[in-house]
Amino acid sequence: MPAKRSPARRPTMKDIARRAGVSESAVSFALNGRPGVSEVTRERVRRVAEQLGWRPSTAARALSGEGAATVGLVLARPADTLGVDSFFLQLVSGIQEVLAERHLGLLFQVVEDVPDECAVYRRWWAEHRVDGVLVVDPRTDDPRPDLLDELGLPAVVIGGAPDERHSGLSTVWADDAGAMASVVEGLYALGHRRIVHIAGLSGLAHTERRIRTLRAEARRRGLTGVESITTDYSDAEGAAVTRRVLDSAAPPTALIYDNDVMALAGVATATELGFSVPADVSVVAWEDSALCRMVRPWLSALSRDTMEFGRTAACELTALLDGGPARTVRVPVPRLIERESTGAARGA
Amino acid sequence: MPAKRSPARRPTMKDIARRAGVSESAVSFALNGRPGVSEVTRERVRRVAEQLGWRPSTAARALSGEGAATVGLVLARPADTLGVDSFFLQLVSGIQEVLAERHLGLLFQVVEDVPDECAVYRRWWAEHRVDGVLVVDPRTDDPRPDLLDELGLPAVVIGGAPDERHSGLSTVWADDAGAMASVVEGLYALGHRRIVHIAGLSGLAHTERRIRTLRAEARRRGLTGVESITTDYSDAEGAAVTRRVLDSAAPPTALIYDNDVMALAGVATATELGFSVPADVSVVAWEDSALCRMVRPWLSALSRDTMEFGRTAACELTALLDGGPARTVRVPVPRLIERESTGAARGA
DNA sequence: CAGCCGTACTAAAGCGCTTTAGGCTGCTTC
DNA sequence: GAAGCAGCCTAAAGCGCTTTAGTACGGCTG
Repeated sequence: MPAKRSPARRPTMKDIARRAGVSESAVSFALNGRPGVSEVTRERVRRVAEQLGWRPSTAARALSGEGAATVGLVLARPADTLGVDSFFLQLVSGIQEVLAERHLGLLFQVVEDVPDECAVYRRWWAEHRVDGVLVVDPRTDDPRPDLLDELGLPAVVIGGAPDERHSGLSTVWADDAGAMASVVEGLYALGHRRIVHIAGLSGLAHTERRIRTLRAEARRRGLTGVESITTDYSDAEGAAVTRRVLDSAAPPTALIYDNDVMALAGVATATELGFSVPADVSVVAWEDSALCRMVRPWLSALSRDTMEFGRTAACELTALLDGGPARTVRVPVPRLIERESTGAARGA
Repeated sequence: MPAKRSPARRPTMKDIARRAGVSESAVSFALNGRPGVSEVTRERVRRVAEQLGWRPSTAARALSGEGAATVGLVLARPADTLGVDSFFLQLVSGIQEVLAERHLGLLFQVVEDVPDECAVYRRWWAEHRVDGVLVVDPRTDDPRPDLLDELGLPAVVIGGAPDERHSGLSTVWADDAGAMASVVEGLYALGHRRIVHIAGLSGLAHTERRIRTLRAEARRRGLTGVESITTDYSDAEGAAVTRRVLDSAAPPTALIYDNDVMALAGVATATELGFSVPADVSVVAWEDSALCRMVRPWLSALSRDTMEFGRTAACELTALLDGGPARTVRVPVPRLIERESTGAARGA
């Protein structure tokens, strides 16, 4: 029962060749579906390989120009910020699903900031480690697309804006603008006129898109008590900002939070301050998760299929690796799930 | 501004050799700190390499027997279970910190179950992809240690019990038993006699350890209204079990939840049923996170430094890769942070 | 001054795979 | 009946690195 210490050598193509009585090249042809071997030989080689439990060495493959069979994903977030965030694991989970199918590995790294992230790309590229990368949290004035383009590393930007300037980059994006517009429309219909958007990290492309759209929608309707305030996504800042805006002379009647964590913290804070949700103030969370059904009132939230988002991104990347053209694909607009935290504005 | 399509060839040792006017082997010696070159040559080679931006190709390195400079981590959880869980990203974050220092990559994969996980290990091993792995969520009767031992793949088990049977495996573990004992002791001191433990996944080593300890502590004190109920860690099951136990004739006065998500769901459920926390029922969460301070009452929780846990594990693995002996190291016992959700038992 | 040794370096093989350039059959074609 | 041509297969080079074996040279010894 205690396992024996067997050195357990991995079989190589040479072993297969010997056992099958053919040359190594024949084995290579056979196993890769290339012409140059008869069907019966091919089958025999396949059987031997199978029986020996052979798997190609990625190192050797990579070295002979086939690529590393690996894609990279780096997360640039200060370590403590990535605590309670369902988004990433879900996304990764979706990504994996399609990568696993193709036997592609996922090299994962978390770093502090974007410059570090760029350094990682350079290193991965120089070390031949990855065939392509998935870029998350695109920013306004992002240096990463230029870098990846320069390195010739295929990439798909997740959540970016459509980008025609970079030939090797695909983009998978959600229509934040449309979602924001529909949320504002809904709140407006409920009588809300003073709306505060507790946004995420300033500089993130989607944050800025949401802010711009909110502003535009407000202007279009002649609303003046509308603003966006950026945060670091943490519950602490979410609570602090909530406290601040509710403490003002003319507090907002609706709050839009850029993630579920802040929304939760916001509701708790509002309640503490004596505001009743949704009677005094409506709350909507941008990002749905179990959290939203874990407090009363249940949070109305913008929901989207994050795993599917990941799957789509991974598909685009594999397409790129197969030599396909860069594309821009839009995933469905997040839908607003109305639960208990939104209601008519007081006095409307 | 639109990036130019430069093929951007990676420099190789041959390039360095040419520029420095020495042989490739000299370059190798110089760059790897091996004897056989003079100091001045070594320095010259280093400068040329630097200036060319050279980085060793991991593929080539791996092929010539140096290992893949990569460690693996696979997460065996049904995709939807890993939603709201701060634990993993934190752990990974800590792991990365020490891996990055040594320029080791982290190959990451999420799969459905343990058999799939084993298949991944076999594949990684056969494909020469990783030099070692980190194993999480050890189980009772776990097939993984035997497998890894057989493959000769260095590994550290995170959260396992000490294990002397496997020579290549290190273990990093937290003293769940001690923590459980202290929690029970605290609750007992507050007058609690009927305690229910809403546990995590049955079959996980630490789940079983906690359950065993709880039972032992109860017996020692002659308590009869004490039990553990296993769940899938989800808020849904947490809520369901809470509802069930509180609905009984003699409901418990204290609840111990194996994660923060279930604890939160539990508090919400209890409140809904008309139980006041902590007046009617005390709640403690096993695993502290921002969540615990996001609802009122704030949750008392067992807190530990998860990033540090990850760091420790990664250190052990690098030690193993350096040829060190397998070890068993214990991380600090989780500390109970008393917040608002625990109090004296009613009538005590 | 032959013989020896240590230092600084080079040549070449090998890791496991892909791929190009042949080689050898046996068949058609004029 | 010789040239041409498939079809099937092998030999060998090459990917970028490490490592072993070997060479050249200067200085030491006896």
